[in-house]
Amino acid sequence: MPETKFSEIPKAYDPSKSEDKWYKYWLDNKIFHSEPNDKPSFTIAIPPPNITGMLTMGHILNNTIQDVYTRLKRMQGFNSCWVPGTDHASIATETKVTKFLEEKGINKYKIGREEFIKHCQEWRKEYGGIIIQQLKKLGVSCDWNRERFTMDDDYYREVIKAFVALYKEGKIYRGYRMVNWDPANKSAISNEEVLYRTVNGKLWHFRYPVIGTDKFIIVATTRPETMLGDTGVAVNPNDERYKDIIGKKVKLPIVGREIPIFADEYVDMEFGTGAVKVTPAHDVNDYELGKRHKLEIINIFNPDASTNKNVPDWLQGLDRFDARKKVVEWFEKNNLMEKIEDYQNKVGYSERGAVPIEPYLSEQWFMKMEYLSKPALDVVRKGKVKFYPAHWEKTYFHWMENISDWCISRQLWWGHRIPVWYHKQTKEIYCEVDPPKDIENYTQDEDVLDTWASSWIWAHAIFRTEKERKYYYPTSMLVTGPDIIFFWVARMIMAGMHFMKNIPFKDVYFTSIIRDLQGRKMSKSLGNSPDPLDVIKDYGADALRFTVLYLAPLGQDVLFSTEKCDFGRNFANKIWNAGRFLLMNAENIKVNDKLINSHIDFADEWIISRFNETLEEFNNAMDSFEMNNATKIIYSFVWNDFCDWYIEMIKNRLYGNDEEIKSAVLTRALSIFENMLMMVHPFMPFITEEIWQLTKQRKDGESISTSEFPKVKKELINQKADRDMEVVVDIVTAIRNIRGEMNIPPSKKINVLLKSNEVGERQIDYIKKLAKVEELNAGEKIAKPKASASAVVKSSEIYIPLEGLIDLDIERQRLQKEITRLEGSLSGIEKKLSNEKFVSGAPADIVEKERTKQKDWQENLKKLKEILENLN
RNA sequence: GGGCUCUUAGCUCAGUUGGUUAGAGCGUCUGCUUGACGUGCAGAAGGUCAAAGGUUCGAAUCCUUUAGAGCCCA
Repeated sequence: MPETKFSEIPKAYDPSKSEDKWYKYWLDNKIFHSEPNDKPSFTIAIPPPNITGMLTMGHILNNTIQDVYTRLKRMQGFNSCWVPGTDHASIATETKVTKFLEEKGINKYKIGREEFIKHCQEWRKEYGGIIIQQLKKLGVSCDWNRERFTMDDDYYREVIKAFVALYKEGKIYRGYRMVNWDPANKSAISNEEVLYRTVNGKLWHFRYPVIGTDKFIIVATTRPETMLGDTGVAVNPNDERYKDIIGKKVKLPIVGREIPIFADEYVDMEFGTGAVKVTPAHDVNDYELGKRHKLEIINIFNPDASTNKNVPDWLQGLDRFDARKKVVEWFEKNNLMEKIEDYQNKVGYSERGAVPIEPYLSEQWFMKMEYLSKPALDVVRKGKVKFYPAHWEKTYFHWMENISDWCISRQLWWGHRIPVWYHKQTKEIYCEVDPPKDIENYTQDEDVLDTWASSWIWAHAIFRTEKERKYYYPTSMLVTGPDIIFFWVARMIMAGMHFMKNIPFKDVYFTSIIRDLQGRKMSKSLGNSPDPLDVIKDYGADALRFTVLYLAPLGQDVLFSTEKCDFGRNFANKIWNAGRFLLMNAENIKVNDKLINSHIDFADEWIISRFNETLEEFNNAMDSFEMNNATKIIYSFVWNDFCDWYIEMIKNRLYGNDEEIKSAVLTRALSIFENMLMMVHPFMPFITEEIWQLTKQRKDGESISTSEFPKVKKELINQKADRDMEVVVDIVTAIRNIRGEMNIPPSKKINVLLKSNEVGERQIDYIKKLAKVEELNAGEKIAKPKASASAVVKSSEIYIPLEGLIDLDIERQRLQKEITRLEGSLSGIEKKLSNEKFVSGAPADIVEKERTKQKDWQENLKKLKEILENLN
């Protein structure tokens, strides 16, 4: 036993005194470090946070889950390896750095590529490690020697290798296509980076004069400014309204261009006026229409979405929204505005740029996806990769089955530069991992890769040697949010299947989204997101971890508020005080391992039995990734079984006179307690380490983190002890109930008569202690006393003689209430049993169970009625 | 428009393949300086399981429809 005195252990657990101390201890002793060995591996690759990131509640949930499994498996004899790292987050970082520089009056394009990248690297140095440092406060057991960054030299090379390989296989191509354009970053983005928002806009109806007639054709648009690039007007061939003008031309207002009216089935006759202005350069559908009908393609925007030289002079160089205003004004002034309607539509926004995206034609690099998706679909279909909750498979299948080519080039500077060089004279393309030897004759492609085209190889590229990849890959589980199922999860599976010929992970756990109490997403702008570090400071990391997991059922959103951490804090304190109680006793009572199985009674057998049952339930919950279920299992064992009942029960013997019994009881209690601590440890690492270190003299470097997790011993699950205990619990509860309802304070000792054939000597001792009974006479032939409060539980009758003290009316009410309740239950069961179909249709054991129940209740009811009768 | 998820106590949520009297925490009420813990102990009140219909001996659980909430895709 260590030298800690009871007087030195504070009444309340203080996380601030434990957390940093033990984290340092774990690091100093390399508890989290892993090297390949003979043990089975358990590997997790962290979803690398962006270097722009700060710790959020989402990270808390996500990383706690990873830590719980990493720690649990480590204790269960696996070689746990959790690889941490960060993502360079190409567009996210570039956006931030650009903004940061702008605030200092520095323009990205003025300083140029090289200089800008230097600033990015500075940024990375300054902010890249913040979230990692923050994560450590949470207690995560990552192998910090393995920390990776997606732009580390060797990782960079892996990314480029992957590109070159695919290029050589003909799976990566360059093309002039309409892409989603982010005017803020002046770069293409992928379909997945477009977020659609419902906005309240207008539908403008323009009159276009039809040449050779005095008629107008009316077209409706949500984007008036694009009319400057119109090169046609389309109608449905079956539309009677327009039959006579198909083939005629329209004189495009403002511009004066003559453009054709043509027919295409694509046009929806019901929508608007049934006539559609066609702008092939600035709308995906119009582009297709334009291609089909060989329309001219006129680009009217610069890369920043300002109007270019292809529009009339007086409209040039305007922002698209200013151009819109001027166009609308012109139409109104020239009496060509038919009407303006309110209109709700979905507008695509750039995820990072936070501005509406522009469909834009440009030269980009694409990856062919269909052939990559097939094996990746297969492994999920066949259950080699499993999703939790499974319903996300449907989303995954749907996307993968309808996958389109991936635009992987970005007109950005921060990222993996595309390994393609163009020969200055011959224009010949050179694509290799290393630049051409005569580099002076080449110019390199300016673009960098989509950030996800680097993180998609994360699961294997974090391991540097063949030996390591063989040992750690495939990783065991991936814990991430469903919001990046397309961005990352799907692409990792594709990359794994293609480059490693094997799945990247076996189980994918999709976490919940953390929301505030009103169900809103946590966000900075709403100010509803607590800073996890503040919560850790106020409640402790263990409390936060336990609370978040308790609140987070698999696959459902979590409504979180800081105050909810009271739950975890109180639980930590409960464990603390249970430990304090045992340690306090250990100051006066000798702990003797030889006595661990001596002087066992049913209460000991019961708690050991309960522990093994609990452990089994716990294992099942963890195996099926039901962590919030696991926390509930732990909680009720610790609080209800161990603290409320077991500790209260051993006090009898602990405060007795027999030193050997005292030793045996305390030794056993400590041993169960230690097992319990181990079960809690993956969830609450700090407090469990703190107490575990106090329960015995530990060796230097020893840790609960590396001690062996208890195994279920089925032979110790003891139904007899469970039943004996149940009798005690029921009788004690019944007596307490009477005390409560009769307002008998605990300080007032009472006597109890127990008419029963099922209570033994040991049980009576416990009942007396727990229900604060002075004298307890038990037996089958107990005579009912006159004025008493009574209850019937199981087959026992309880009488508390309280002549002159009890209010007979209250007692009558109490009994009547119980009788009414029982009668209600009985009538239900009788209806069931008198139903011929139930008796013949239901399985025999169910019917038998109902019969037994009926018999017991009938007996109890009879007894209660007699008691009530006697009172009157 | 298509898909997914959800609706159980005042609040937040559990409730395996249909089978005890539908559970827990918080909150509420009552009592308690009980030799670990008031961040605690004991007791109590509180639910027509969103609505309707169906399958079944039996439905919170399975099916259909409706209403409401949220998310994803087009």
